[in-house]
Amino acid sequence: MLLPIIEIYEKLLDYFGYQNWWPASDDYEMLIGAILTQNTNWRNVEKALSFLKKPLDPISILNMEQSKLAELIKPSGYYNQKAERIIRFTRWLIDTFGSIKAIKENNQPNLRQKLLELKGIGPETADSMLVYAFDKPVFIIDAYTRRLFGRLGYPVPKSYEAFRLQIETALGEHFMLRICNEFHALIVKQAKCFCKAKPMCSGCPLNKNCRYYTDHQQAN
DNA sequence: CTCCAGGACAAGC
DNA sequence: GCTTGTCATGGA
Repeated sequence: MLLPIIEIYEKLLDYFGYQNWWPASDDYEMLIGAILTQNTNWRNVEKALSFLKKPLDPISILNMEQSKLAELIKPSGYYNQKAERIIRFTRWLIDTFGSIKAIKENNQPNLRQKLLELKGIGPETADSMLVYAFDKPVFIIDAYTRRLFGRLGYPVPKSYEAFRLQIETALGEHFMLRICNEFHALIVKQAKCFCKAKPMCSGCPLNKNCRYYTDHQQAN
């Protein structure tokens, strides 16, 4: 009945292939992108990033006026709070660890908890950072994930943590960085290709597992 | 015109 | 605990 979670992953992978996320040229750009994409279309994030001087580096961001940064990232929306969040996060990163490299090499304990203590970094942003910049295994929950699993018939807890633990537990031996990394990217890819607004998405590799899929020829 | 997009937070209950 | 208002641009 319910498709085992790892089979969802396999079907998506077979159909779409490896996504090789995150779309950024280095770790710091990834971290900034994670904040910029909060409730925002990725196209707008790309536009915002294009106005920032690359390669992005923490020091030059910290040397910038917040109002100046806000102006540059305007296309991403919520630009005032995002500028504040980017600067606050970067300040914390440099003051606490010195560099991103230092975090990855020293295997910081409770990194997820520390990220969540920062104002402006919620569970999804923190988990994206952990998987795509800090190489820590976590199953990322987002709006697409909720919608997809809901349509596949799974219970979808409203609590982020409950949902995350449910999936991580169900993944069992498959719960590892590689899978977390690729799975989330595949879910986003699937959502962009098939699940815009309509429940019935012909061509989707998960179509026959979808609650809204009705095919009388196939029904037993 | 309305609605949504790879959320987070604070206030109110 | 859960629900609602707020933040904001750009494309469909």
